[in-house]
Amino acid sequence: MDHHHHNAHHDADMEGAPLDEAFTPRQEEVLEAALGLLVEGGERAITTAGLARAANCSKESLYKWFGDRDGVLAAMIAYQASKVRVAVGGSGPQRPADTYRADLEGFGVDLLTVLSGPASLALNRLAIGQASREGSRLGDLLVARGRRAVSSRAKALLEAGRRAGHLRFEDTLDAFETLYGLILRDMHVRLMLGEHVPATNSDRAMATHVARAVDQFFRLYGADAQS
Amino acid sequence: MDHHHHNAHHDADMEGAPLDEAFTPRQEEVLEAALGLLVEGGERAITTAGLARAANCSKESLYKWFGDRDGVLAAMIAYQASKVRVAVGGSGPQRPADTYRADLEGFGVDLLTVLSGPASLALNRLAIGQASREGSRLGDLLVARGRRAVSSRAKALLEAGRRAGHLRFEDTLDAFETLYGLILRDMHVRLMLGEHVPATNSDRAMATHVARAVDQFFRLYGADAQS
DNA sequence: TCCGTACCGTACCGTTCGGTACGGTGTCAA
DNA sequence: TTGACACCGTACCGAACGGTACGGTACGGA
Repeated sequence: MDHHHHNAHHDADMEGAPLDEAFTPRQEEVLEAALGLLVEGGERAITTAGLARAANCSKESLYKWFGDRDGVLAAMIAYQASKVRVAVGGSGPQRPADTYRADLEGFGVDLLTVLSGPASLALNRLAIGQASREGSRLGDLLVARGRRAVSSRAKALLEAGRRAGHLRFEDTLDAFETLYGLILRDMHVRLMLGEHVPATNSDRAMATHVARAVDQFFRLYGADAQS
Repeated sequence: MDHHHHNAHHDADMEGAPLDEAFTPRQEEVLEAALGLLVEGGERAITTAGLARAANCSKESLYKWFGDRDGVLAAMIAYQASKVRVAVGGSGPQRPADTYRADLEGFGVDLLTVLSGPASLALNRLAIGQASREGSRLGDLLVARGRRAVSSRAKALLEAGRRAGHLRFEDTLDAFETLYGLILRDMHVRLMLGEHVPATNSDRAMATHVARAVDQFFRLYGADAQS
């Protein structure tokens, strides 16, 4: 194995350290084209020749930049995650009850908006399709890049609510996952299966659904909840 | 298009009527072999030549029975669903509160057990991977065959609980989806991504998790819940 | 015995795709 | 002007796969 030492992707070790791996503008153009192909055609639509044609680049450059086809897929996930890089802002240190509730609902709507977006769905489909293959890493990559960001932002939000006296819980992660389940239910899987999910059609529908979910969450974890 | 009128799969219309499509024992053997290939190798492992070799049958028979490769995939989903055919038993008409709670927990453990099983995960991965491709139907098929069965059983259980005075809710489907979300959270997606989910490792872990989820469900929909 | 049916195993074909090689072009620096 | 560099476009190769055709075998009924 020659190990070209191209820009550094899909190395065998890859520790927990994110190791930003910035892409050049040209590479980002190519990855954008790849995302376009993926969204409308699925994984099979990403062929090296097809991507080179769609991005007006040469196959040789693809292999120089990303190593091989799997490297392209991994780079797509890393790139998309780098775009979504949500501002994990502390959102001010103390919010009254009603605006805090609005913060939670805003998080929920953001979550629903991102996860029902075509790019997110396509990348999740890609990672899931590759998950069966041994040693694919794409799933880990997606979880590490995508979910952890959401999780950390949500957990910060929840702990702020607890400090402010709006919420009561022991395990932050557990509370977050409950909120996640109340909001998403099985919508994510159904969306990935191609089903039509009414609650994700319009902003209005999403807002009302999230409001109900947050309402349930407060009945379970609100400061005035029994037990 | 000659339209061989083989055993009747993946026709263009396919109404709501299930239309059982029984398979011959030989065909079931082949589908079982295909499931084995799928579980350990993903979709790419199901090649016509490979399946013929693994099942000791000829490619010609595959095409006679299932039409083409996509027909094999659809048949696999239909076959697996026909195996899981859960007994949607009424479970007796009136259960005291504690045993009814046990019924709910039993349902939850069954749900978790099925969805975390390798065959279910592999088929869901398959359907999701095919969902991007236009006109794939596999997602619809999986939803129709799998989810609807679970959904109808659960809704019957919930309505029995309401009739018995254990639960209070307006929309049965909504209550069911809430229960679903409380139990599964995002475990299904994470499992499909290949992640390690502790709550699905042992029967003990599943039982305790489901017990907590059902507890939360009763706090939201129990007869003694406020509002 | 003969024939039809169902099936297996193998060989074969056309296409697609991943990956490599090569010639040609623009650019920047010496 | 020269050369190094990065890149594009095209051509090419080998392998794998979907799908078809064909010869051979077991069986069951006339």
